[in-house]
Amino acid sequence: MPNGVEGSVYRQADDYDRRMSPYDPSAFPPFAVTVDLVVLTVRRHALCALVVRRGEQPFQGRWALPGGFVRDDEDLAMAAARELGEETGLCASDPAAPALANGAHLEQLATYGDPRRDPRMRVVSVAHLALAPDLPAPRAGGDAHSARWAHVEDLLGQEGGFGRDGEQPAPLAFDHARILADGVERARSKIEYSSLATAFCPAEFTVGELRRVYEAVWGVALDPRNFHRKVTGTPGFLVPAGGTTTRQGGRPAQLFRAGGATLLNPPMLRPEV
Amino acid sequence: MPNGVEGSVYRQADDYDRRMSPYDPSAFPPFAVTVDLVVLTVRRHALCALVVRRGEQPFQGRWALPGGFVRDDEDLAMAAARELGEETGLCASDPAAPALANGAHLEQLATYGDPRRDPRMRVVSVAHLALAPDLPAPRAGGDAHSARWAHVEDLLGQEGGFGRDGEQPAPLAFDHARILADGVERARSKIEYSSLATAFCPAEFTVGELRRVYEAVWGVALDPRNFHRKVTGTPGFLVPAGGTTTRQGGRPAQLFRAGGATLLNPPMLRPEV
DNA sequence: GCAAAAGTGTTTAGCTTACACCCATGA
DNA sequence: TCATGGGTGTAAGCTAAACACTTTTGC
Repeated sequence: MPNGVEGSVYRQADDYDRRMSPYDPSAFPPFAVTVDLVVLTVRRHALCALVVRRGEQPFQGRWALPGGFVRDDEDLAMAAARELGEETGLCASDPAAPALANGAHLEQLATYGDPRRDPRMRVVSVAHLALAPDLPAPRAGGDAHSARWAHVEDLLGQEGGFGRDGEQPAPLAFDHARILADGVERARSKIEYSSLATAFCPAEFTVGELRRVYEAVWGVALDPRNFHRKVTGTPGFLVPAGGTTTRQGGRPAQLFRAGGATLLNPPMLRPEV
Repeated sequence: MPNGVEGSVYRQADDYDRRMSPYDPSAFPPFAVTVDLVVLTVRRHALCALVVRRGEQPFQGRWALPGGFVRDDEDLAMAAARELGEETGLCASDPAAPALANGAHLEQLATYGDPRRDPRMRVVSVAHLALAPDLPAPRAGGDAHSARWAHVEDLLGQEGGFGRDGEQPAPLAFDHARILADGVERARSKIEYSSLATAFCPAEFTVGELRRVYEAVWGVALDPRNFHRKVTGTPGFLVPAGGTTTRQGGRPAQLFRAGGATLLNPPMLRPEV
């Protein structure tokens, strides 16, 4: 194959050669790399995200997504798992695997690197998406700090609902509204074809509880009969846990755990909006 | 809502406060940020990726994905579009939009930041995925440099086919095999539910040519009759371009352009392997 | 008993699949 | 004429949507 010879000069050598110096800080632009977290949960039939209040300029007093710098010796997934543990108490059993304790889920979302996204310096943020069951309160029992679960529709100022509880929410700091919107869209589309919705549920849950997760994330009403047939008819999706519960009222419902199947085929179809 | 008070101390202040200093290089670990490109095309019924030969240590002489440093004043998408233009001559009409000239496609793929992925220093690479029609040759007409289209199955050393043309390919440099595998999987899954496969085709193409793209990307054979009905029956997916061609032999085939519809619903089902 | 939620059965419509068959061109 | 790929028709089987209906609890 005529692909040039060993000693040829590469067009991109200008770029790659800079990588060659063992460590020459003047040879490349200095970046700070952070991880930001979109932590979603379902509380009382509403999709909520974890936000923290900023104590410093810029955007002082505004809500932001939790996050922090990537440390010198850690991988991006490790940094995200560490931040998640610090904020929620969810412990990462294996920082490399997507599964966390409590059946929670953590995955990389996207990276945001606009030169002006942080007015102070060049910051590239690797956003991650975490899905968690309904946790009692942000960092409950630990030291108090200004973190809360906020309704996603309030934070994004869309979908009709804003001004809940009489509070008119200010826009999120930095480009965090965009990041949150991307994370919500990722979650909404991914529960269509995967078993990810179970990450919003406790270890044992009923079919109705799982259906209410879908309804909260998608903001639609689903037919309980067809939903039941769909999820119980997909092999490996749900496995019976043995007991029943009446915590939702009505007739006792079977308890299930998430099965081993992670891909849902054929997918659960999201109704047209 | 009891969300703490204005002057409270935040648990993550330790992380966020460092962002507050206007520019203090000692306050955060120094990173280099690069973009690496997975550029895919379909040539002679095979999925191919663009690779360049490394001229320096480490991995000297090995093939790698094209890429380079993000400059101080450019966005991640701009950097990726610039690198793509330098490598292929595909000009980005709008660096922010995913669509490029020639109907090519560029999107962010994922970010790779293992502390030991580059032995010289801490490099975080924001990988991008580009899909392009069959280009004549890498940077043809420009200055010669060691770049080529390689069969994806050879680069990944899987799927049975290796040793093509008598050449036993060495593994890609760095973690680029992993990045390439992720990009290929993204492309394979995304053409299921989007019109992205048209990015592999020239501006005007026949239904059979589009089908051969699917067959090359998925590595399967599709029923020509059902495929034809599927793509021509989806409103907005294909629009007739007016003429016909016999460049594939046989009966003249209608020419189409990519329609405005970007989402394919219901999706094109990938056959079981 | 009544409300509420869990489940089951049934019908209809749409879609995929598999494959028989015809069409239009180049050699 | 024949090979080649383009394009249409059709019947079987699966799935989802819609909804009537029964079951089992708490109050």
